[in-house]
Amino acid sequence: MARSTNARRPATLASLAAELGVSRTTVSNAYNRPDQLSPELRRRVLETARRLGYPGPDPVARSLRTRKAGAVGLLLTENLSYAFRDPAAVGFLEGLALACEDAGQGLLLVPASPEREDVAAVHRAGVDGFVVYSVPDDDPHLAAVLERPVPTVVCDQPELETVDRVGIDDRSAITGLARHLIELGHHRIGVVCMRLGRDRNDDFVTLERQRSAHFHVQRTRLAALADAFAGVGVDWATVPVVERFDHTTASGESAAAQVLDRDPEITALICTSDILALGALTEAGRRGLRVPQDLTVTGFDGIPEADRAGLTTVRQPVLEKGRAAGRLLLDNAEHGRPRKVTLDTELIAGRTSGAPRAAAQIWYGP
Amino acid sequence: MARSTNARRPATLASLAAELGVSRTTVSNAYNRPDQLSPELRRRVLETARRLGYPGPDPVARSLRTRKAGAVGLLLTENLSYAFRDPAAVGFLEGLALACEDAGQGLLLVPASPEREDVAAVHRAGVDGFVVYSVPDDDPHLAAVLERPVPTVVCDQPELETVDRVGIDDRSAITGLARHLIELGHHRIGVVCMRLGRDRNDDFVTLERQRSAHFHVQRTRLAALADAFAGVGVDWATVPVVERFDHTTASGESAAAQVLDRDPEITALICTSDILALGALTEAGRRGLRVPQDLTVTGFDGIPEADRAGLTTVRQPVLEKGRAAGRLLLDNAEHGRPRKVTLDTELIAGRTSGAPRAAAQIWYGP
DNA sequence: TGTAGGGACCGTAACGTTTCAGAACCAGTT
DNA sequence: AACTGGTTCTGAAACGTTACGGTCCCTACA
Repeated sequence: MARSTNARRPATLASLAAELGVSRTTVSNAYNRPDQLSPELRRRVLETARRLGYPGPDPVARSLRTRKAGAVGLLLTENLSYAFRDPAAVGFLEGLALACEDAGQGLLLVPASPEREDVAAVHRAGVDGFVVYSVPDDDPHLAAVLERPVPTVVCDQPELETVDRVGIDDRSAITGLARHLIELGHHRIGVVCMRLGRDRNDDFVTLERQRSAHFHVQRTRLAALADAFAGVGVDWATVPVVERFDHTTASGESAAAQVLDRDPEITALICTSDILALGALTEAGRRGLRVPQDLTVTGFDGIPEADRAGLTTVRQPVLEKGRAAGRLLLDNAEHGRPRKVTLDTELIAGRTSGAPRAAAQIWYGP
Repeated sequence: MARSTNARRPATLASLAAELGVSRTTVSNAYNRPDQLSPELRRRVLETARRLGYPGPDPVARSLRTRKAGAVGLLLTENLSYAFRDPAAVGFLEGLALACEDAGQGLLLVPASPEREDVAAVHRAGVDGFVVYSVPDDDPHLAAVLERPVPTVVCDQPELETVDRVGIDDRSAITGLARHLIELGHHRIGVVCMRLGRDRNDDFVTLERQRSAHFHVQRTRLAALADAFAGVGVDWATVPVVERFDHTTASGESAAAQVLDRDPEITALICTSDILALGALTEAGRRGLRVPQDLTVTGFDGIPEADRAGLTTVRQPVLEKGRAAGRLLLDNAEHGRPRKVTLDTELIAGRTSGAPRAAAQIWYGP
């Protein structure tokens, strides 16, 4: 008797059942399987619930019992703001969120801060699976995810043995771009790339660092560029490659400046993202360089801003990438373990690429 | 004996303890309170865990016991894509995500699809609190959130009795904008606003619909505009107000066209968001209207694109709004129930507002 | 009148963890 | 020899739910 009145503790399924004089199962059924009990009793259960302030079955307890969390975890790159500032990342997020919504699943952004090596957040995440987007391959959070016994899809990541993967063919995509520039006659080039590891190196990149880059996408693109230009006789070791930790247009500006200071004779500046390329365009303008007459600038991603600027770039279907990742994860099909989805890319020859200026072309002489 | 070998069931804290011949508590402590057991035993526990493939304490079971989910739920407007296409919404999201990350909390996007009246998703969300961003005040999802016994913060929402609120002073913000236009001499105006309810009405808006709009922000802004212009003798009933369900620049274009078709004599077009205003600028250009000589166009939000376009608008600190919402929710302070945070806004007088063309000004004649 | 069938409800056993109050032990102090 | 204080570990009780395999009773049909 002290029980019912004294009950300042929040109502529970059991207390409701006790109050009603029915079993817990019946109360549970009132919420989850209305067809399992008479409408009249159900009405009484729901009404009593309202009266006692019972808010319905506890989601966590339900998850424990059913072994379903109803959510997908998203682990993304170290800097959270990056993800929301880069239109390509936002597009990915949108696609993933749409796929989750279609499946009625939540999307949990896992707080994987870079400073705090807080792998615990990965352990704490109550999710049925993970999507890992563009993290360095030596990230401890990634390792923690792989230890969790849930399905995982990685994006823009090297192939892992145990998990599904979605991405593009970075090598062929950027090779197409390189070929475009080579056909235009460029052979003296510079490169601006995103960060290659978890350490900050806002400077030139050694060949060794290029080779051992921990961001798969950047590593692949640089290697493919090196191969492509080596194929036409360019000594890659002489090509200035500059790295930027922060992924902003300001970084693109300063990186372009650094490359142009090192070698003012370059005729083309290849950037591994549109954001960086847009910054490079600004820097070119600041120096009075006409694009593309004096300098060709290219990007990568195909974000709307790039389109508006007429940037020569490689378009990748970012939204589709997110959606594919979500679908892959949520597809209950008995999948023959590691599935791969590779999406198509498209070379966009914009207004920022053209033949190199005459002086440089002479090199190829008559 | 059949037990240990036959155990194809995944390892659990209990099975680990049994294997080691220690209590569950000790295994638990090995993970959560390393100081509570000898280093040697801890090492043995962890090693055995690895050997048995025990992935560490189950997050859901832990949540059930500790009554902490370690995540915040975000309920946002009906169309998910909207949230990722509108820079203002993305900014909010970024701020919120940052606040969550600071607190080591996850951020769960609740799949509240508009079609499916799937309130169940709200019930299923294992979170310690909710942030509700810009949903109509009659949204069933909002009602479901309010029934959950967890703290909640609403954004851009009318004040609710039981929950915290963060937002701006929409009335005074847009009144400042109206005053700016009035001072310039505008009295014949048109308005383009975002959707006012859950139903689609891509058309003119009756006074009644304006009054009963379910989106608090839009309702407030329209009412404030009406008051401001009524104050200088404008009969608000004659002011064309056009609504658009989709929040895109294309909507802005067509809405502007609709207003200008109805009344080509207007000298100013007030849009309740920058996205709509940017579309309106496009439409104005298409009609050969010079801005601001022939037509003044204003927006709201202060997104980067608006800045680039020199749009006259009201800047609101979207990132701060998200961050404030997160902080409010995660602040464990014993808060005297409903707390309010109202952020400052700033009128940005850009290049898209100016004095009305001569013909219209005559109305004020000497 | 016996019985098959089905609707309505129930009891018990998990689900895997953390928490709390102690027990056991050991070394050092009085 | 009794006490103190600390470290290390334990046992049992939650946390709130759903799954499983029933039981019971009522109706309809042969």
